[in-house]
Amino acid sequence: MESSGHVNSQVTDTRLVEERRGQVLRAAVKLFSERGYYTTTIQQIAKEAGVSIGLIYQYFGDKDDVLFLSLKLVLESYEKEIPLRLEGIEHPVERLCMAVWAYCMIVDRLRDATVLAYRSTKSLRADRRALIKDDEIRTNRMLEGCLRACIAGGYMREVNEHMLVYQYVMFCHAWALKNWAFEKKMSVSKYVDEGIKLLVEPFLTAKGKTALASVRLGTGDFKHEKRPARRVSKARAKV
Amino acid sequence: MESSGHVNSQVTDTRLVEERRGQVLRAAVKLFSERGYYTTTIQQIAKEAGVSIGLIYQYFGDKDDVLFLSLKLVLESYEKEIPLRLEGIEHPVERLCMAVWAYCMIVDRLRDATVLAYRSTKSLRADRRALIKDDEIRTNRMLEGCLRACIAGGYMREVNEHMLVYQYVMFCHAWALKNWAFEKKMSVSKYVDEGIKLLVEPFLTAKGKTALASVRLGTGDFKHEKRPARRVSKARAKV
Amino acid sequence: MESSGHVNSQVTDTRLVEERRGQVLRAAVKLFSERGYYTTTIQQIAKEAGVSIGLIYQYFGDKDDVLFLSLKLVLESYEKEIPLRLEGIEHPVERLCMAVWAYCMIVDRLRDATVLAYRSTKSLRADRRALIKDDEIRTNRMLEGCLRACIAGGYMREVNEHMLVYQYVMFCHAWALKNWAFEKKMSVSKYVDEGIKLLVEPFLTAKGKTALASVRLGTGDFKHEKRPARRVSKARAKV
Amino acid sequence: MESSGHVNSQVTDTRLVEERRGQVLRAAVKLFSERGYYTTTIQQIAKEAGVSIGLIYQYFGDKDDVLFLSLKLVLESYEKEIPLRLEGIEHPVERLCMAVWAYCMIVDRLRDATVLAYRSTKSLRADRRALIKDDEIRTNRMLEGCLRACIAGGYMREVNEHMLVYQYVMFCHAWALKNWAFEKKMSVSKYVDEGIKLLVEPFLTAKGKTALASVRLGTGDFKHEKRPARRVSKARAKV
DNA sequence: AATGAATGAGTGTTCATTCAT
DNA sequence: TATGAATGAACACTCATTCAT
Repeated sequence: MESSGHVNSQVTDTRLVEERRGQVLRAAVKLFSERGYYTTTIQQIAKEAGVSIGLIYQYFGDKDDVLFLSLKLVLESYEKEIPLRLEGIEHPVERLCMAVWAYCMIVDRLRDATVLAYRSTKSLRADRRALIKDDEIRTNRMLEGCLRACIAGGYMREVNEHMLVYQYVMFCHAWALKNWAFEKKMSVSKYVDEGIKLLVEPFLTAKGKTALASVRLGTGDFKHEKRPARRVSKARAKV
Repeated sequence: MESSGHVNSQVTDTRLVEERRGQVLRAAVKLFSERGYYTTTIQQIAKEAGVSIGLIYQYFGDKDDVLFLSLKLVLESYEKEIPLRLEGIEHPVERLCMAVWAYCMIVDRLRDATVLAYRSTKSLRADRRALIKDDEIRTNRMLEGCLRACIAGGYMREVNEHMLVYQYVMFCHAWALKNWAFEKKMSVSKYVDEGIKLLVEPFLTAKGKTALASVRLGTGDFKHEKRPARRVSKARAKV
Repeated sequence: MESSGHVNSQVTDTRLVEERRGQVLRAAVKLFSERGYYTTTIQQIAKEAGVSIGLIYQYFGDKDDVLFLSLKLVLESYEKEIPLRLEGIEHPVERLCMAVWAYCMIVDRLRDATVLAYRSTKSLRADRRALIKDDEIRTNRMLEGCLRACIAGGYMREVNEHMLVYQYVMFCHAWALKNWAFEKKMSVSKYVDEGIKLLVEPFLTAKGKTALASVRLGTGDFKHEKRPARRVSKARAKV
Repeated sequence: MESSGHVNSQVTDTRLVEERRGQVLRAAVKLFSERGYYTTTIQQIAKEAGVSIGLIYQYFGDKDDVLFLSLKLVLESYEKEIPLRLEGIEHPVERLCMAVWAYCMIVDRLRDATVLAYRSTKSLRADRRALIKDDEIRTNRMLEGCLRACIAGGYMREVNEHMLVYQYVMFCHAWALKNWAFEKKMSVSKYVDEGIKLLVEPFLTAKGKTALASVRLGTGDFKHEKRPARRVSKARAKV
């Protein structure tokens, strides 16, 4: 069953397709993010990418394709990078916090692109819009997994998981969407810290709170992107 | 100092300007919401509004003006309608809940328009984008006032008010932005109920919780838009 | 049952539509005839017609529409003008000869346009190609009627009417299609004269030949477009 | 004096040029015939021919060259194949009929290509258009030779040979040009039979008619392409 | 005040042609 | 000799905006 999300290329060499598409998409994400989809022209993308107009049409069917793959690129960043950050972390509370933290970090890096997703997803053809949503849903499921593990492990009381996950998502996206309201008041790290106080802590059990305390003590408030948090040792966590 | 948000009209009769602009803006909000700003043409707006193309240019300077006033119309709906719903309600907890409830109701009614605001605010000229933000900020301040009253009244513990308000805002907007994720699972009322459990209840003091209980008992879970919640009487609230 | 040949116009004023379309089509027929459909640009047509590019798109849906109506204009010239020339002529043989003569005259006047029809009909969308064929068929039927009257009146022996009509049609079109082969050797009148000797005369009965003789004596060999042939009187014709 | 009809090739090996050009031209004639010159791309021709785009430009100067040689291929089919069919036939009447029959057969086989010639000859550069006409003229001269032989042999009365030849040509081409009008009513063979009744028979002398009768009796109405007509023997013909 | 026909700059897209490999 | 990725001029078409009525 062929998904309608497939984008055809005139060129067959897979290596080259990968490379050229990347080159064009980097330019497209940049320009779409800065100026929006409709006010960015193919000419501008070609110039920014350092290729000819014709080349773009060898690797993408039309402008809609470029938008679709641009958005996919952004959404897949979330989907791929969050799990990377969770690798090796085992304590459910730490995993949940790290997931939120990682999500916010990526949103911070792709701030304009995140806004772009909100601005332009509706500009896609319906079938593709659905595929972009699927990407989002997959990322959300990851968060939901973290949340459930907390509840299952007795670190968090029963809550409406679906709703709370969406609060996490909106919280992360808000860093980009409402950045004008936050950027002068706090750093991303502070933002995440405060978010966890509002959206995680209140639902933790006593056991969960202890765990969270370790996380925070051990990590210096999630502050350093480059030196990610040392893990809460299993032993400690279980105490 | 002339505010840059001013939109000029060729026509001087204030009454007429009011009327004609309303006529055009209703059409514009409808079409922009359905199809987006760039894919809606002035020709389509004229047709939908039942006026000529030329007339639009008598009452608006350009297409950007139409978008600006359309978004203002939407943002002002929030700003105006929420206070209306709060009239006569005095208990801080009830006021906070009602504010969230009212916000969600308006978002529900203007679902596409709310999405439009996210899609198209960036399409505005920078000075106008700022004015739209001011509208949003004013609405947010209203929520902040409700929140502060709860804390001041001892119904809620100290929290990062600014952050929590934004969580409320994102929660309300999410009903529109992520409607595809909610509409099959619950009604607006249920959505608000669950939201209050996650974003209000956890921060309430014992006193606050008692108040909330009255609210919910008295209102049938905020379920009926047409017959809005009977107010928690001062007497009761104080118990 | 709406025919698919309908061409929409943004403009509703019938008078104006008639006028503007005529203006554009005259330019289009000229340019298409000279340079062909694909090598004529909308810009060139606009310039030639003395209108803007945008105007063309107010009165025609797309370039295909312009071609369709151009060809229709040409085909309808045949259909309308031949009957005009036959008005008042009653003798079957004279009517047949006059029809061929008239057809050739129109082809002569619309020489390039006739060639255009052969070059470009296939460039039309299939449904419209069929409508153009219908126009041709209607013209052919007129000739067939003339031919049948000759046979019915005993002026011509039995022949395969359908085939002979197509010979007449090809003969008339050939004046345009193979003009390079004829133009230096003879005038249209001479061409028609010779054609009648080859395609009409051989099939005439004795009675028919007598009639033809009168026609030719009376008309000076169909030579003068401006002073069309005096009619063979009924009396004479019957002799 | 270099004829302007020459098409340059980057490749010198004559054998190879012959072969590669044939390969490309077969594809080109097919595609041009089906879709027309302007709507067929070099890319499509390359794909259809199973060669690379670059290769086409090694053997042809530009797209016009491909069209020119495609049309030449078609026109030369007429010029070469008709004489082949006439080989060994000596009786003038039979030769004339066979020429028309052969011409129609080739047109039938190259139906779309014949239409292509009418559509696209004008798309050629003027000098080349003239060369294509020369090909047509040469074919016509062949028919004219057959016709003259009939007259010289006393089988046909004096007629305007030039005009009648063009009627023959148009008749043969019409099988392609107006195929939509004939294909449901008759076979090619029937078409030729009827054509001869209209365009040959009427001009035959008594002697000529006798000859024609033999032809027809001897051949089964020209019906079978595979078993071409047995020749009218000289002896018989002279009777 | 209201109309809507007219304008033309600007955009997405195509495709003949080139050229490095 | 053969390839096919790359190029960019050129075209059909759109739509915000103007202006004569």
